[in-house]
Amino acid sequence: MKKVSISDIARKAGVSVSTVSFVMNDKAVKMRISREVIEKVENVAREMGYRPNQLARGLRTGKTKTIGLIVENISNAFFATLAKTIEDEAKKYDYKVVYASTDNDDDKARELLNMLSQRQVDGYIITPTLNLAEDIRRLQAESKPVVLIDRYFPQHSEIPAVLVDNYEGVARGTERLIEKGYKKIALITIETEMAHMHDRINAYYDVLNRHSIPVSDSLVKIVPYNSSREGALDQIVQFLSKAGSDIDAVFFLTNYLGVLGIEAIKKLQIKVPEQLAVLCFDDNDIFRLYTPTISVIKQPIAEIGQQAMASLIERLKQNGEEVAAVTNAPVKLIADLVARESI
Amino acid sequence: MKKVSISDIARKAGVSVSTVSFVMNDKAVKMRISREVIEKVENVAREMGYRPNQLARGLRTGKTKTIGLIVENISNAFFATLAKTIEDEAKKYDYKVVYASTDNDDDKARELLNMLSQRQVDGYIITPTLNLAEDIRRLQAESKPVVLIDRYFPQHSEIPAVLVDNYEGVARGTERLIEKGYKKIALITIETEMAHMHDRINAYYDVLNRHSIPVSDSLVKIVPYNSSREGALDQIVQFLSKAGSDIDAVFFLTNYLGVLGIEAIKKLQIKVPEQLAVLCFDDNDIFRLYTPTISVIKQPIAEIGQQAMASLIERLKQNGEEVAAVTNAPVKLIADLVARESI
DNA sequence: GATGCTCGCTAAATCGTTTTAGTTCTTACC
DNA sequence: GGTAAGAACTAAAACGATTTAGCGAGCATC
Repeated sequence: MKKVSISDIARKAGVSVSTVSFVMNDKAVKMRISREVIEKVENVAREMGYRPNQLARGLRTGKTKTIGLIVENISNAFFATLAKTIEDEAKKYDYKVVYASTDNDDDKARELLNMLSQRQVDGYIITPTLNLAEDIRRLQAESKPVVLIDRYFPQHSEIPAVLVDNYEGVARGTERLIEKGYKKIALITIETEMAHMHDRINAYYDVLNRHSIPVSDSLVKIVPYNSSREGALDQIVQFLSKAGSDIDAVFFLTNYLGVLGIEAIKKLQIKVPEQLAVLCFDDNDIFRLYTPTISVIKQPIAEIGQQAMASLIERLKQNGEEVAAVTNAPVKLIADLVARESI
Repeated sequence: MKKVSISDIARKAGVSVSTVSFVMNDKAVKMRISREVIEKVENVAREMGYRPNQLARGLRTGKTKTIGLIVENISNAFFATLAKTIEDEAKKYDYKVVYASTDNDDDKARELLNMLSQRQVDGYIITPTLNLAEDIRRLQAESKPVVLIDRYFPQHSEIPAVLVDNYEGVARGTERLIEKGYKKIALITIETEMAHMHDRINAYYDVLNRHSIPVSDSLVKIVPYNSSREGALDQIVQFLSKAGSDIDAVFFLTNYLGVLGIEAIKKLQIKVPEQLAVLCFDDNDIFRLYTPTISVIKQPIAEIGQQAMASLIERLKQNGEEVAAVTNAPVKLIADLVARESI
């Protein structure tokens, strides 16, 4: 059984292909197709189960009603939730989303961009990798709208972005730890040159400085990006056990690190918060359920997804009208501190 | 800046469109295009950054090198991991994947099937909803390969499936609980008529019967599907607190329920495993990290993804060769019991 | 010097739509 | 009775590729 095409419908209904097209696209009235013909065509189409071929349609119109979503890793809770929100939002605007994971690799990201471009997606929502700015500029040059999420390029303000206010979030977290009396606050972060992580790290340093609390490199653990799960876990275990009572609090800068951190703390049987207070950037089911419950800086994931989508739709509407390389400050949403038992 | 098309390349290189096409598809030698022309075309294509339009290509060839993946909810850890595996596997075979969530709703699933069909995906990997068999048969009738994952239709053996051996998994879990001396084993499951869940439930009943342990409806809690997260949590809290010492073990039949279960247990301050042993079908980061660690029946997610993909690729190769409605018993993979502190 | 081969390439059809520019009837109007 | 103005459709080009059939030039063969 082959698929039925518009000409099958036309033949069966005894009208031209154009007429069928008009009827299927609600242009029948505008094109003054008679009531009877409209009904005839609609019936035939229904009976034969006609579904327009979107490839042909996309080829002709240049619009696929599809947006490309590029995340770091779809199996990570943060991105999976974000992806679901964006999928749901897209549906509201009658768009489909195609998504893919970069694993934070520039080359893989470029490949994905190519793939999506070849598939003629109408717009992009991207969690960029470090050196992706040039490739993204190229998309914009083809007047394809792009909105970054979660990360951004401070030196490329012509690429709009929606993300959490990383600086503010970590600043609040650090302030709170200090308020609670912790003075020897360790920081565990992932190695990266991306701005959003620098914002987080800078906030930590700035707040400590503001409170005249000495900072030392020995308080900061940077886990290399290419570490395996086990390798990273090991390093955190090493760091925490070596630090011992030199630290009284630890701030994990990502969800992923926080989960490993919990595992390390469990392994070392460190008492939280008596021996060590724990705070993590970004929430996770585990943090709510662990004993003790872990305090977090909670990103407004749904809001990020919604705003990114709204922003993209806005740009899609202007549809290539060469919206003169506008400068858009990144949209920064506030992350709340959710205080639980760990601090 | 518009996209460059094959005719742009042809014009600039001073050859015909056909020649460019042959060169781009490595058919140049077969078509006896000269070395110089090949190089000329390749250079021009590279300089102009030519990327073939996949819509046009797909329209002409009928192949999009894309597979559709339909899961219940991409933000669920199980499906997110499965999706990532399938994405990675697909890349090995040079296929792209488009995915979408049904939220376990038949109508939504049908819509997605339509959408993917209109986009001419070459094949499907589907986590089906209850009444989707007919719609899937229709895809098969169009000779589009389909492989089910995680769930199956026992009465439709012509639809291949790859899933865990649910019966065996729950049977092993129940056996182990009995071995350990638990006699009043509660079951918490989600309301559904789907076979894979019945397999799980039947295993529980069968094993208890085999051991002549009385079963009672009061030991089984069925959470209605449309329950909100909070509603479901409430029901589990109610059930556990009402059951009290009438039960000495509880078996959660899904990952999602297990997480809620942990939350309920924490709330009720039930001592695990002293007051209550806990076992859950399907693993989750939380179960490894919770105190005490929670025992699980661990599904081989990567293997499910790999086998499903391999099976689909096999069928894609036969490419419409009307592989006479073969009967395929579902592939059932063994789930291991991971014993942790909770039993 | 006609025939046939091989070589190296191109013309044109095709996939399934959308959309512009007509075409063919009626009816209206002076 | 001739023209203009709708009404109700249709023909054909276009989108960007792939693919089949074929064309002209050069050479070998008899």
